[in-house]
Amino acid sequence: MHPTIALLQSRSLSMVVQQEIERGILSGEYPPGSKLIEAALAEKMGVSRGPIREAFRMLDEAGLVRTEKNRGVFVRDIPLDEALEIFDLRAAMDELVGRQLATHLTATQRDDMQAMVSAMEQAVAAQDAQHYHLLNLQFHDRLVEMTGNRKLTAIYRKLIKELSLFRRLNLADGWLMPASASEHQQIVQASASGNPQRAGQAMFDHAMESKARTEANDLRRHAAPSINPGTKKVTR
Amino acid sequence: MHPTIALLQSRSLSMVVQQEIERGILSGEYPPGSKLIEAALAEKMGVSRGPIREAFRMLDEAGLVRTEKNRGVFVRDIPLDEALEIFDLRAAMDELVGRQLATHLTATQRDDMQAMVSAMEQAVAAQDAQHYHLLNLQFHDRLVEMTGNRKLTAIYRKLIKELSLFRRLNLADGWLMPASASEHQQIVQASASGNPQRAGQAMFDHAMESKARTEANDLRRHAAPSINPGTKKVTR
DNA sequence: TTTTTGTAAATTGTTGACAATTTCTCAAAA
DNA sequence: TTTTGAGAAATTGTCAACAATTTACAAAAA
Repeated sequence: MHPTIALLQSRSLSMVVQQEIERGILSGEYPPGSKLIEAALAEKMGVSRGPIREAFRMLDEAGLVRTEKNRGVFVRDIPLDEALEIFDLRAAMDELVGRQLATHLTATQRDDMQAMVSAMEQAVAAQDAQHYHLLNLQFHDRLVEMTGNRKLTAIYRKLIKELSLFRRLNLADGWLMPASASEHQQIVQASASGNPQRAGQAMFDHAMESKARTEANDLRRHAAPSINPGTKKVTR
Repeated sequence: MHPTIALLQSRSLSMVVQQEIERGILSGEYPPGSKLIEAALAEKMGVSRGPIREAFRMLDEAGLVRTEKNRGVFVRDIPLDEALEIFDLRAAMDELVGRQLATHLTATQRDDMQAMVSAMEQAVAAQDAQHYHLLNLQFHDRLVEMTGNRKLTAIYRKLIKELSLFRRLNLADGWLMPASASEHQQIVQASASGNPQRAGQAMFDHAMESKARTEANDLRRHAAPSINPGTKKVTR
C-alpha cells in the first residue's frame, strides 16, 4: 500500500488536531495557564468543534491540559513539587534504562551513544545552550528507545512532555552544561562496561543531579525578583 | 460547598460515560478484543454519541481501547510481550516505592502494611484466591500511595489497569499464593528497617517474581491446549 | 464449490444548531 | 471608591442530522 494512503487512512481529523494543538503547546505558542478556546481553534484549523473537543480529551488524559467543566480547557502549568515528583519517577525509569543497556548494548548502539555525547561536548565548547538542550533530549530519548521496551518509552516521552510545561526549566542553566556533559560520558562508559548495577547507578545519579539543578535553579529564580518574599502574597 | 454539588459541577457527561465504560471493561463485561459501538452505548446510557466519542478518546489515551479509523473502537488485548514490558517497568517503580517507604515510613503506615499482610495470610489459609487477589492489588496500591508521589501513583494505577487486560493473568495461580504472601512479609520488614536499598530490593524482587510467575503461567497455558504447537500457525 | 461483484444495512466521521453556563460590561447603590 | 446587580456577549455542553466508509449478504461468475 502506498504510504500516503496508509497515512490518510489511519490519521483521523481529531488525531491531526490533537497533534497540532500539542505542537502549539510544546512550542510555547500556547503557554502554560493560557486558555484554549474551542471555537477559535476550530476556525483556525478549519474544522468543527467536535474534533477539537475530542483532541482536548486526549490532551487532558496525557496531562498537557486541564479541563474545568463549563469553564474551559487550559494549558497545564506544572508546579515545582510535581516537577520534582516527575524527576524522581524518571530517575527510577532511567535506572532501569541503564541496567537494560548494560545487559544488551550492541557495538553500534555504543558508537551511537558516543557520537551523541561528542556532539554535546561540541555544543558545550561552542556555548550553544539551545543546541545542547536539544541534543540532551535526543540523547535520553534514544537511550530509552534502545531498551526496546515500548511501554517504558511511551511513558518516558509523556513525562518529558509534561516536564516541558514546567517553565522554569529551560532558562539560565547554561553554566551547568559541562557537569551534565561529563555525566553523559560516565553513562556511556558504564553502559559499555556491561555492568548493569553500575550503568543503572550512572543513569540514576545523572537524573537526580538534573533534579537538584532544577530545584536550585527554581529557588534562585524565586528569591531574585521579590525583595521581601515573606510578606508578598499572590491571590488570583 | 456541599460535596454532591461539587461532584455534579466537576463531573461532565463525558467523564461519567468514560468511568462507566471503563468499569465495564475492567469488570469483563466488555472483554478484550470486543468492539464498542457508539450508538449502542449511547442508547444504553441515554446520551448522544458526542460524549461517547469523547470518552473513547480518553480511554484510548489511557491504553484501555484501541481506535481504528472508520472501523471502530475495540477493547485492547495486551499481548504477553507487552505485559512483560509492563512488569519490568512496574518493578522499577516498585523499587522506587520501597526506597521511599524505607526513608519516610511512619509507625501508623507500618501497622497498616502489617494488617494488610495479615489479611492476605488469612486468605491464603482459607484458600480464597479471589479475595487474595483483591487484597494484593489493594496492598500494592496503598504502598504506592504512601510514597506521596502523585505522579508515580497515577501512572502505577494506569499500568495496573492495562495489565488487567492481559487475560491470562487472573486464573490458576492459586498454588503460588504462599510464595507471594511470604514476599509481602519481607517487604514490610525491609520497609520498617529503614534501609532504602534493602526495601527497594525486596519490592523489586517481588515484582520480578510476579513477572516470572505470570510468564510461566502463560507458557503452560499455551502448551496445554495444542498437541503439536510447532506446526500450528495462526494467521490473521 | 469457491470467488467475485453489487447492493443494502450498519457504523463511524463531521458538522451545525440549540441549550446551559460563565464571563464581561456598565450603571446604580452603598 | 468599592460593591452590587442586570443584561448582553462569549463560551461550553449536548444533541440530532447528514456524509463517508465499512460490513453483511445475496446473486452471478468462475
